[in-house]
Amino acid sequence: MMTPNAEKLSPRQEMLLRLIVKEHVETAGTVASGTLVDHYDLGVSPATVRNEMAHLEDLGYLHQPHTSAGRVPTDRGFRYFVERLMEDHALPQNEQRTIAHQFYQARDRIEEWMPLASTVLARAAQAAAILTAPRTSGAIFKHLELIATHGRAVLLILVMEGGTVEQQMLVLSEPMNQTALREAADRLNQTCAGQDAEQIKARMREFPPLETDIARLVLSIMEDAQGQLSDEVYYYGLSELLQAPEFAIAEDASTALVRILEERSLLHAVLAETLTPSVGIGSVRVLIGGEGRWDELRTCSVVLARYGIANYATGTLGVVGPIRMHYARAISAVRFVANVLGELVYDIYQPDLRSDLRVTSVKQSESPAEEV
Amino acid sequence: MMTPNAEKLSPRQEMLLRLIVKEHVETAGTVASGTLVDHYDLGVSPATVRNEMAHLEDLGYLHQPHTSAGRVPTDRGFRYFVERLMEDHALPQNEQRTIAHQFYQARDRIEEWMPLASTVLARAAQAAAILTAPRTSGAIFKHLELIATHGRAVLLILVMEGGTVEQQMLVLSEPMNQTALREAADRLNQTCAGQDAEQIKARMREFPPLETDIARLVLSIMEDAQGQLSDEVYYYGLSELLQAPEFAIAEDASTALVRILEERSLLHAVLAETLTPSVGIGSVRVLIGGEGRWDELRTCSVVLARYGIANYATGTLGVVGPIRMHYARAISAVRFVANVLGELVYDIYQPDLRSDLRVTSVKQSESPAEEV
DNA sequence: GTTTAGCACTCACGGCGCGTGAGTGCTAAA
DNA sequence: TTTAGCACTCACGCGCCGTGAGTGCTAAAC
Repeated sequence: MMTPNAEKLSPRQEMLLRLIVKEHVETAGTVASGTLVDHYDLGVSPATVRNEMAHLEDLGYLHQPHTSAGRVPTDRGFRYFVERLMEDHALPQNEQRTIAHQFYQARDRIEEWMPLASTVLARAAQAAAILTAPRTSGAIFKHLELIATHGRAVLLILVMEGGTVEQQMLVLSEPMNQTALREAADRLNQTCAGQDAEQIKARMREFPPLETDIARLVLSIMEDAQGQLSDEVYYYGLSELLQAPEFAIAEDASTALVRILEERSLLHAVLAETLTPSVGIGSVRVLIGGEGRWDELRTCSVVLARYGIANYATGTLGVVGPIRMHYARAISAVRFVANVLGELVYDIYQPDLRSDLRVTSVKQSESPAEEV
Repeated sequence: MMTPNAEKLSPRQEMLLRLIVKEHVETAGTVASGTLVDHYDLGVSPATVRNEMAHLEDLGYLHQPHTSAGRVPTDRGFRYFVERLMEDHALPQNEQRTIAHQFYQARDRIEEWMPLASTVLARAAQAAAILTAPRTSGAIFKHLELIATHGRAVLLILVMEGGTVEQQMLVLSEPMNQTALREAADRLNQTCAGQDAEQIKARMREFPPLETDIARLVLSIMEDAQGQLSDEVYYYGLSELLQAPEFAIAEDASTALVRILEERSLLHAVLAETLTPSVGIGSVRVLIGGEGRWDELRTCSVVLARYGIANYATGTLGVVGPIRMHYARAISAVRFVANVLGELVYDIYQPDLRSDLRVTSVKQSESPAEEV
């Protein structure tokens, strides 16, 4: 049953596996030998197909729910498919144009980028979309605003170079009025503008009086903001997914899926997959059935990619769907949206970058999907 | 079948309706005359109960799925229950304390208020929570920041009095470098600080050179920000809901629900319910089965409230659940969280308010649920 | 007039059996 | 190595039916 990965399939076995995956993705049911010869005239008889199927089952690529039923790809079968058999189909031109156009229209309204990306991605991949906002890896101070609220409580708004905004409440050790706050903010604005956390720290060591409660909070916010992933995870597309028979019928699968999407810690952990070093911007990562590591994902597959400017400002996006997912479509959708978002992010950050830093985003239909 | 609302039920009919609703909410099934006498010793025989049930059915408060089945409350039955029969049970003390504590711990991290409120509300009401961030009705300019990105594109960050932040991209008619942008921003900061849209417009008429592309955009953002509801709708708690039998089994009901939560335009329309004049802050509104006006909500009920400071800074929050919802719990949860959020909002906005403007938030177990 | 015991009637539900046919594995011949 | 032929398996759908929960009605009791 379980043989080493090294096992190489014959061309005919590969073709069969490919067709079985295709059929199964379309019908959501088991695939019979007869159905295959009917649909694809293979030049061989059902009996031959059956023999090969039996072999593929021995190798662990197929599974038979019960005797006298057709075959279904296993997780491993899907993985083989994604790694080696999937034809690399780019998103249809008109779909690409539509998406590009939607983002073009929303280009000025930054707050719409994430919601738009989530709906677009969900529709294009026909699965649930998940994504995080882009984050800069080195936060640079731009402007601080302090707003008196009541008593010793102050609302602190910190604008980073590139436009990231962080808000936090701050309780001072002693009350200050709005004028005093204004002065304190201006003092920091003058000394810190254009500096990163390290430089600000150095300057605080030079002039100890700078090191106020407020300055310390600013520093801690800047350091937090350098974390690799944004906290807020957007998702959309459950309605796309609940159409799928495996979720409508087996309600435990759908419950599992909803929990995945709503349980932020789990989502975070999954998204963090894209942070492991092997993955550069543009390459797409595919997790099938949790890959043995994620129990909650046993019935799902996840397609993930990073977007943005490598080592500078990046976010993660991806889709979650049933294992029986249209991987080619999902992967190309993820890649395409990652590129579009990457362009948008690039447009915001460009002035901060020397031109050689620019990472030209990966073109559609370039690198094959990268596997974990 | 359909008799005017004026119909007044006898005390015994009311008691029966109340018990039937109670049973049905607990069991999710039909309620039989025998079950009632067993559970609640009513001092009468099942036959009497049956007679009353038949009468209540004639009046449209109960429904019988088929002959020889028990009764189930109709939408109208639930409505009568919510309006007149529901005992006003406040959230248990320890639950109140837990929630208050969670908000206390997150009081400084404004960005966590909405996510926290959504999870807390979903858990307390055992239904899906929906909410919008608070919005000020009169936006007052505080600070403008302009960040050069590339070419003629500029990132504009506008901070309002009270701490609302709006971001938008702006494409200038002619390029400006960061220094020029800085100057333009400072000019506006000096002239506009502390003013609302009307005052800024007046000033622009006095000094026409003030009326730049940037100033116009700032104005339009401020005017947009005065809309009654925030665009972003948070929701959480599908996983709570999918436990309920009517959603697990009848998958169309669950699909409908997911669509409601994901379809932002619909959600918006529902939330806008709270904007109609009859509802003040603190009062809770209950929509049962769409009330004939919302087809998509035919299988759901919604409990809504506004929170914040009336006529000044308010948001909406509520829960969505099956019609067979625990209304008392849902209503008290909505009211309690609305109050807690109201306090937080108040703490931010206090300095802008004269003390007589303060709306003391409604205490738990005060006003009965208000009906639409 | 109201309540209730008694009784006939209804009908959803679950279990059972079974025919059907889709699909397989095996064997032996091409 | 392929394939025709065939026996075998077994999920699925269907109809049947007993069961019992629950009702409506009627007539007697309060």
